[in-house]
Amino acid sequence: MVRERVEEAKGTRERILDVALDLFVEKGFDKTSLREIAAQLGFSKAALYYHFASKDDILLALHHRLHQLMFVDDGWPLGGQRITVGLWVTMLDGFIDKIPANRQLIALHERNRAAFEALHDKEHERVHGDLDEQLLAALEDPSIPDRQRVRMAVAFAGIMGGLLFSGDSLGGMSNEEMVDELKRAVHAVLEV
Amino acid sequence: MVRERVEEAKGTRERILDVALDLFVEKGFDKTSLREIAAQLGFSKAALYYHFASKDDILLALHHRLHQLMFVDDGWPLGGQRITVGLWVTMLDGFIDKIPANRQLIALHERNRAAFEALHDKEHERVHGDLDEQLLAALEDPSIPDRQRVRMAVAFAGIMGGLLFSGDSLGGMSNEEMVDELKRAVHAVLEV
DNA sequence: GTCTATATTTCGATAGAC
DNA sequence: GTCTATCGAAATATAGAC
Repeated sequence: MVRERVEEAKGTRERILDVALDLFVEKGFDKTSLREIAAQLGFSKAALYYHFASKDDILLALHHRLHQLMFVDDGWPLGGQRITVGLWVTMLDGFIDKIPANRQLIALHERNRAAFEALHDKEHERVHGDLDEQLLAALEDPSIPDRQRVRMAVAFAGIMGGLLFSGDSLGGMSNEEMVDELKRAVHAVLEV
Repeated sequence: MVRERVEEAKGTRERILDVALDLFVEKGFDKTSLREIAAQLGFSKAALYYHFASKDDILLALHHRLHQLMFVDDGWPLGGQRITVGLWVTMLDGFIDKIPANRQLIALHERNRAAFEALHDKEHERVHGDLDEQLLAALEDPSIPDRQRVRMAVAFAGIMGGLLFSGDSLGGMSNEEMVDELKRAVHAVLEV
């Protein structure tokens, strides 16, 4: 049936993305070759081009995963709504809940910022709003005092980047404790 | 005189590093070619090899700059001293003071984490202790409660990463205000 | 959908003159 | 210290068979 073929293709596509995600995090986007991705999947490099038009396209798809993670549900991207500190906290709390299941994706972004931005420059018509770009736009709202905007930036960067450190050294903590403490930290920064 | 030749060489070396720093931040380490660096300096690619043994060597020198920035003065790297939250705050406060004059260097690290780590893997004998590695070691001290270590990680990541956002959108703030507010945020996270 | 083989390009690095 | 010229390696991407 057509249905089966479609799902099989989709499955392979997702498998490629999973492998690419692991390698991009471990070695970095630029130092990971398509040959390596293909080898780990058990087929040849050329086969990747049946599923993705280019290497950038693979990163773009992973970008999309992260984008979905941040901007779906949770009331984002705030269709026209003006940002407030309260909304910011709500958004970050929602995001923190998703962290344990999506560490790799966040690590990808943290460790390959330059590659993501180059992608954005090149394919600006497809990447309509980069992650950082949308958050920056929210932080540019002049109706919020500068000092509060600094706090909002620190809070966001703290949970994104703090994860890289905590991943290895805090294995003793459960996900629930981690999530809970990240929220407390965010609330402390934003004085809620 | 020999003195003059030496200083001239040193000056060129530093100029190369300055240009490389700008390009590595803007385009990313991997997507910046030696040809571009040389072109911007007004001489040929091969000339770079008189001053640096390899492209990695240039990044290594910039790594050294960052290393100096973080671990000189300020009582680091804590020769054997056990880390405490109080010491952590002191260290971060000292670091925050240096931020305005060294934004590019921090941005380099934030935007090219993967490249830095690859460097570390390859030249482990020369990069005796990577930035993140030393900080991670401090955060692994089991005598500090897990929750407090999360806070310490968030505080550090917050000031490193928050800078990337604040750079563009908070041009209205003076460096003094920025430094002051970053310190307040750090203190809030660490409940000092 | 996956393969082999190859085209094309770009880059890091070296050799040797000046 | 800087140049021109070139090497060699690796990577992305394509062509065409199966």
